[in-house]
Amino acid sequence: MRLLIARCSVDYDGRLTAHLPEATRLLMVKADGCVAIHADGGAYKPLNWMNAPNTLVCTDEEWVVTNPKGERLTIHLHEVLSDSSHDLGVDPGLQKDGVEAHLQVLLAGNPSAIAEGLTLVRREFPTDIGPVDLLCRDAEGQAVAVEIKRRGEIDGVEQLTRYLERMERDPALRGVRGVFVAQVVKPQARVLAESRGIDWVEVDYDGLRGLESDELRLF
Amino acid sequence: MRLLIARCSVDYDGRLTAHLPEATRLLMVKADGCVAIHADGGAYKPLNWMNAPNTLVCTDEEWVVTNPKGERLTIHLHEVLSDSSHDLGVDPGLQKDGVEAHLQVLLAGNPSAIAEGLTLVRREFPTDIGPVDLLCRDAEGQAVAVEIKRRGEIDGVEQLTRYLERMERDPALRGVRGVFVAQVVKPQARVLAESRGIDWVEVDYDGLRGLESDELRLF
DNA sequence: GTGTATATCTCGGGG
DNA sequence: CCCCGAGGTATACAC
Repeated sequence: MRLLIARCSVDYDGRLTAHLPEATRLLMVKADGCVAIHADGGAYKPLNWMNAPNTLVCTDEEWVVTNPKGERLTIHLHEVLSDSSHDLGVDPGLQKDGVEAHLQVLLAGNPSAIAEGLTLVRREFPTDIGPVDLLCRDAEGQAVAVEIKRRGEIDGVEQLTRYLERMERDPALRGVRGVFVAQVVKPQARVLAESRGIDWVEVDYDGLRGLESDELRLF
Repeated sequence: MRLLIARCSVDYDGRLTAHLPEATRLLMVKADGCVAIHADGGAYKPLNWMNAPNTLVCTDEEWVVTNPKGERLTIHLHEVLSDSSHDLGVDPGLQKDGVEAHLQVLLAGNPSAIAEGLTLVRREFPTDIGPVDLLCRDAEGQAVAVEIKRRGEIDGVEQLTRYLERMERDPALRGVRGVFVAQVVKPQARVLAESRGIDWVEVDYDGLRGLESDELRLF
């Protein structure tokens, strides 16, 4: 990553035309070639930018960035106040499945929020094609497989279907029912689930957090 | 603006929960207090951020950013490789639409460059969802709405469609035709326009400027 | 403040 | 490649 602090003026000619008058700004060039021009405020969007893929042609006075779509960013450098480069390496990336994981913890602690009479057998119950989020038993002792998503879409139903097919082969789980749980279950997912005899349930994340708080207060 | 290059791990807890494993990244703190964490790729969005207004509490090992909405960003600093601050001053800001505005002026002065027999009624004709670039009348006195773009893409056709739908409700404009004008009209935009009965026209910017010059020479 | 429409929206996924 | 949908969308403007 290359970072310049420079007095510059900028012209963008692409999806629209735009101009930045001369001022001191941060120019950021990332390893993939993308360029962003930041002022000292107005998070987090740059004033001007050009995403990869593109080609960057630099001279002392001017940077010209063009991309295959015919967009062009021209940076006129009037004075460079700072110029540094840093090797950051590849980023491991953001883990943003936090909500789904937390939902699983909350529901594991309150399986009756999914269906009356459910009790937890274990979280992340392993099958040979991957772990089911929750394995429960209902009041009759029947096995219940629970798949949890933040947003209930069709691929989540497919996933649960695969698990159910595997679990059905296990004598101890024979007759296992499936429940698809999400904060919101999309219409298409509802239809698919119902057509496969899978129940679906919408749960309220904040409500569950409230339940958790109540329990914490009790103990 | 303060710029740090640091090995860090990050936790965000707010509208969702998210985690960044330890890696080397850019930490950017702007004058308004907003914080952004950038990897060396994937412009222009940071991996994690916290917009102003917020409060930033720094120790050598940890930065904690909280905001009034109850969101929290925690940056664990493992090693600081670089730390610099720069005074950028207030930015004069981005000037958009230079060429589009100029195109509009040129075409307002020469509506026949759009279609033979057109006369201008007014520029920036207001509708309740925004102004149409040009309102004209054709030789038969029929209203013609003109939308002008530098690059004619599909969203420009959508925009004109919305205007036409509104204008059609006005008895004085009933039967209004649409013309989509750009230096280049993309194939998809052509197809969409034609399917909706909207004419499209490509105009030559330099040619129009020539026209203007000619007129200036005449007077 | 709250709600709505826009954005060089970005960023993914699927066809 | 484009279309479609979601986003910690952000941002501007109406009410």
